[in-house]
Formats: sequence, C-alpha cells, structure tokens
Amino acid sequence: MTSAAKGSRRLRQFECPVYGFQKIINGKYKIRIIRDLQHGPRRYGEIQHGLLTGAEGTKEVAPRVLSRELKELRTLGLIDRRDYGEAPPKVEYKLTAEGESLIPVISMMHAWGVQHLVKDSILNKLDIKRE
Amino acid sequence: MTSAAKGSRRLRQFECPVYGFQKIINGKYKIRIIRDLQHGPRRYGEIQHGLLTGAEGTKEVAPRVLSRELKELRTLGLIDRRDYGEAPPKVEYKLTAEGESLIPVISMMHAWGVQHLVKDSILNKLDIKRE
DNA sequence: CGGGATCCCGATAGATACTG
DNA sequence: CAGTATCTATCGGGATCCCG
Repeated sequence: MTSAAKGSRRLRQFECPVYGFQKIINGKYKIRIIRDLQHGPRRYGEIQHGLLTGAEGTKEVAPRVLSRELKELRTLGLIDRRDYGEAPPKVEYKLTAEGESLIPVISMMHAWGVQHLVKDSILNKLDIKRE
Repeated sequence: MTSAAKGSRRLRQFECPVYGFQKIINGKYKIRIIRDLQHGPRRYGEIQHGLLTGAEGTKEVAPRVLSRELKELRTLGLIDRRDYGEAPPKVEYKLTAEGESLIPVISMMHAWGVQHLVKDSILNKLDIKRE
C-alpha cells in the first residue's frame, strides 16, 4: 500500500462521502485548525492563541478541547504531531498529504462564507447601496 | 435591499467565514438535505426516506430531528417551504437562491469525500494494486 | 509549555406515541 | 402525510486545577 493510502486507513470508513465529510470536520475548531496549518507547522500554543471561541468575550480555547480536536485530527490522519522532547516542551503540528488536499475545499468554504456569512462585509454594503 | 440580501439577513451574523460555515452546516443531515434538493423540490416524506442515519442499522431519521433541521435551514434562508394546504397534507421544500449557491461547495466536499472517505471505492482498490 | 483529570452543563439525536 | 409532544441517553464545549 502506498504511504498516502496507509495514512488514510482511518479515513476510509464511510458509506456516504457527504456524511463522512460532515463527520470529519465536526468539532468547533477542526476546519480552522487545518486552515491555520496551511502555511507550515505550528506549535500547540500558536494554534491555541490563533483560535478564538467566536463569542464576544474572545476567550481562548480550553486546553482540553483543543487537545481533543488535535487528537482526532491525528487519528484521522489529517495532521502529524512532532514532539521535540525538550524542556520546556515543544510540540509542532503539521498537515499530512491528506490534510493538505483538504485546503482547496476549505478555501471554497471560506470564499462562500465571505460572500454570505460575514456581517458588514464590503459586498454586503454594496448590496445595500444597490437597492 | 435586494431580495437576495433580504433572504440572507439571518445568515450574515458571523465574524469568521470559516467558523460560520461550520456552524450553518452543523447538524447531522443539513448538508445532505441541501444536496437532495439540488434537482428540484422534494416532499417531506421523500427527504425522510432518502436520508439514512448512516449507521449499520440504516434506520430512517426521527421526524422530530428532520423537522428541526428543516426549520433551521428555513431560518437561515437556505430553503423554502410550501404548504399545499390539502388533505392529506402535502408540503414541498426547495432551495432558495442562497441555498443553491451552496451546491458547488457541497459538490466539492462530495468529490473530496469520494476520493478520501468512502471505503472500497474504485480509487481505493487501484491504490492497493499499485503497491 | 503542552497537555491530562475532573466536573458541569446545554445542545442534540433518537425512540415512541399522538394528531389535524 | 407531515409533523408535534415527551422523555431519555449521549455528546461536545467550557472551566478549573494539576503535572512533568
């Protein structure tokens, strides 16, 4: 089996591709984590500080939650974890080939979101002026 | 305000487009419902019979669950509901313009899923033979 | 610094029964 | 046919404290 296929064993477990997709990105931060890793490896803390809860209080993600999301993404074979084994601890996460292949899809989701979901966007204002 | 903007009021409520996308498709059946409506209106029962729970038992969706998902999609302005007011009841659901604009994104998710998520796909077998 | 352990809570899915 | 009502089990997210 090729290495790509090897890493995707856990991924190939669904009957319906759309339902499967829904399942693997399920979790509040998974898509954003993958997106944050698109330009190279990031450390645990960097990911944490980059992710806000989305609420008004702009709090950071609870470590238990982030840790679980990262573990699930690893189990799915979408990201790799590298522990430098130093003191103080240093751990880096990066996308696998499978994870990288997800970037174009997420980019499309992002583009759609910019057009339809974000409040007070430029497009939104243009639309108002056009009426 | 144009009609498109009018229908999207409830949609434009997020700061982060990716997080927003994750939120609106949250729910076990939302993406599949939208996809099932891509070729025209469908009745409540048709949608229900087309959706399997995904588990081995291939059971149908509980009416309470489907009803809620449909209601949420309506609130988001992604689908429309038409009640024919007859006896026996007849209700049809169809995509709004906003909902239709989601189809290309879902198609991409579907394509990725076929390549990476579905077990025993043709691609999967080719990959095994290649080793 | 990068987590794990524990506790809590609201949300969500499902089963079942019922109705206009 | 197209839902609603009720109840229950489970899950996911968050808070807090702790550790090597």
